[in-house]
Amino acid sequence: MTKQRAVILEVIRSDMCHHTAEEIFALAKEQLPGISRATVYNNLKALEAQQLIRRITGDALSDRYDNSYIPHGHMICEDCGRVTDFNLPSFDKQLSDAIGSDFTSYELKVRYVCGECRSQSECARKSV
Amino acid sequence: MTKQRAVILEVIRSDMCHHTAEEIFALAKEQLPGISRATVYNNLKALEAQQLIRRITGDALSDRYDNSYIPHGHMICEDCGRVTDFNLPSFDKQLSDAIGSDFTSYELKVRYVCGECRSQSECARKSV
DNA sequence: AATAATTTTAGACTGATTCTAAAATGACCT
DNA sequence: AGGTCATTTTAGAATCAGTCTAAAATTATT
Repeated sequence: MTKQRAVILEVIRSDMCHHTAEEIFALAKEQLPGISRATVYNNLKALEAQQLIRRITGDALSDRYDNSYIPHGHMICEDCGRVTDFNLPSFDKQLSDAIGSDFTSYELKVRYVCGECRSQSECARKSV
Repeated sequence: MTKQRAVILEVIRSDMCHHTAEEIFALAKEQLPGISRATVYNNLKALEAQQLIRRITGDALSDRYDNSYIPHGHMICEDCGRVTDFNLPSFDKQLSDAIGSDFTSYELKVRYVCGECRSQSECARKSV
């Protein structure tokens, strides 16, 4: 575990946000000003291979990273873009029944409008 | 509805494959040799806005397009990359219960190994 | 310390998608 | 049928996320 990798993992674990590689790069840079973009990408890949983080692909331009490897749902607000985790009870069993075999992992994204955005018209774009 | 758009829609509807924009471009070109890549992208966007097709984003490099706008699950074989549709009974209700409000749409991708790939070691990469 | 293996770095490269500006088409009015 | 206006198409340039490369730095091994 190089110090670069440790910093990247710490950045991802430091809050519940689902950061993009670019954001992680910027945050890691605060601690290691010399860090390179390629290092961030390399380590994100390595960390996912070690099952320490999970990549979330989306309709947004860039992928995001989740600090948990365990599959779960993501609610994405169409107005402010914020990503929130959620879980469906006994979803794994339901899935394997439906597809007729075991599966490796899943990705579930639900687009909706969050409570905050429903109540107020303007909503600071925090995460898209 | 321009003839370009009609051809693009026809290409997407002509089979159950989930084509990439590049594939759609190539197929549309067979009918309209002069068609431009930008036209394909413009129309894919327009067709999705009209809810005639649905874009599927994935971990693969390029997005794919589904000839149905209605949300449903996609099973993606990790070996051969083929994408297959599937449905979960009463999933909509389950989802809105879990997230506590109505939603706009969802995307559900399950990574697994398809029967064909499980039984034979080699599997022609048909779709990735 | 000497060697080998791994990681990091900076910047070039790639590939998907978007943008741009000019030309073509189509819709509407008279 | 002709004239305007809006929309669409086209070709190619531009952008942007992510990958690759080769040299320098670090770490591990003898």
